[in-house]
Amino acid sequence: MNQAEITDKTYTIGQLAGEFGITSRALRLYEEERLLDPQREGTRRIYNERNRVRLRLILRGKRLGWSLSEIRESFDLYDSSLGEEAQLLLMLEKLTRRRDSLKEQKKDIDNALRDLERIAVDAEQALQDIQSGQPGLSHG
Amino acid sequence: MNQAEITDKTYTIGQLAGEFGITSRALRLYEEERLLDPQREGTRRIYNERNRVRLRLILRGKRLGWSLSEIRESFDLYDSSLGEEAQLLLMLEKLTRRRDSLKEQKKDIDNALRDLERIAVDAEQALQDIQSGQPGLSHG
DNA sequence: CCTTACGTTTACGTTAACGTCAACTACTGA
DNA sequence: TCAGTAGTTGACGTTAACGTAAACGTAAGG
Repeated sequence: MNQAEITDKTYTIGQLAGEFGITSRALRLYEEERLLDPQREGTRRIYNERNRVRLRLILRGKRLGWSLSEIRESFDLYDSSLGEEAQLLLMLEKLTRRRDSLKEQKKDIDNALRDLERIAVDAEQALQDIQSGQPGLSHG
Repeated sequence: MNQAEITDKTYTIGQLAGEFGITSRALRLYEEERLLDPQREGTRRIYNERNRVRLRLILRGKRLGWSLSEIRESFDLYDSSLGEEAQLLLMLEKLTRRRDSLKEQKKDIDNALRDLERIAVDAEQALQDIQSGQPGLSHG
């Protein structure tokens, strides 16, 4: 009943790779880059639930276009002990920058979605024209 | 009074690079990758307003983590003539995939924002504790 | 005329994020 | 015992997206 341990299930490198559709090589790279630190059973890597969550975050970071070192920075924020005042202030500054950047990215996405929508509307109209046997009506 | 020409203002490669905070090298690369096609005045590149808009879209694509070839694909969608039915259907399919991907990315952003928010709240609390001279109260 | 600033092409260098291969170890089932 | 499967550590290869340098052209200003 230890709240810290949600599951004590473990995974091999191949299992994790399979589950997330990546290669073992990638997992080893992430470890080299200090994004993951699985335990060892002899020489073999053993990943626990916490590692698995981390991996999920890594892949999310990648989908957002972050580099591995940017992802590590975000982990550093997550892990940093809430110690000295100066450090806390620096941390809050970094958090703000990340947040602002994400919000900008969200605007970019909304704009891109709008653009796609315009194209889609035109394409659908053209398709309707064709399917109803009346091409070239869209210039009214 | 030609509606197609919003501005006939032109730009040199250095001007565009300066304005968008990139290098001339990047602009030449984007041209090689067929993302831009400036006119020439002799040997020198002359960019018009349309090229400038394209550049803006290129940079937006990059901020979204797209590769140059993905950006070109999106331009192809934009430019494709609304011709045959099969082509239109293919186009609508691609548009749908892009849209879905962007929406997924938006979810990722929202999740990342939530994570950052949690960290920020903790950090701000710790900062308050320090600034009020009462460290270590956050474990209630 | 000479320098300076800006442009050009060509080509090689660099970094990130893996892919791929070799050589080895360890367990497992027939 | 032996083949097969899955893991390990090097180490070199590859691709994208530029950076950087060389060698050159050209218009403007002093």
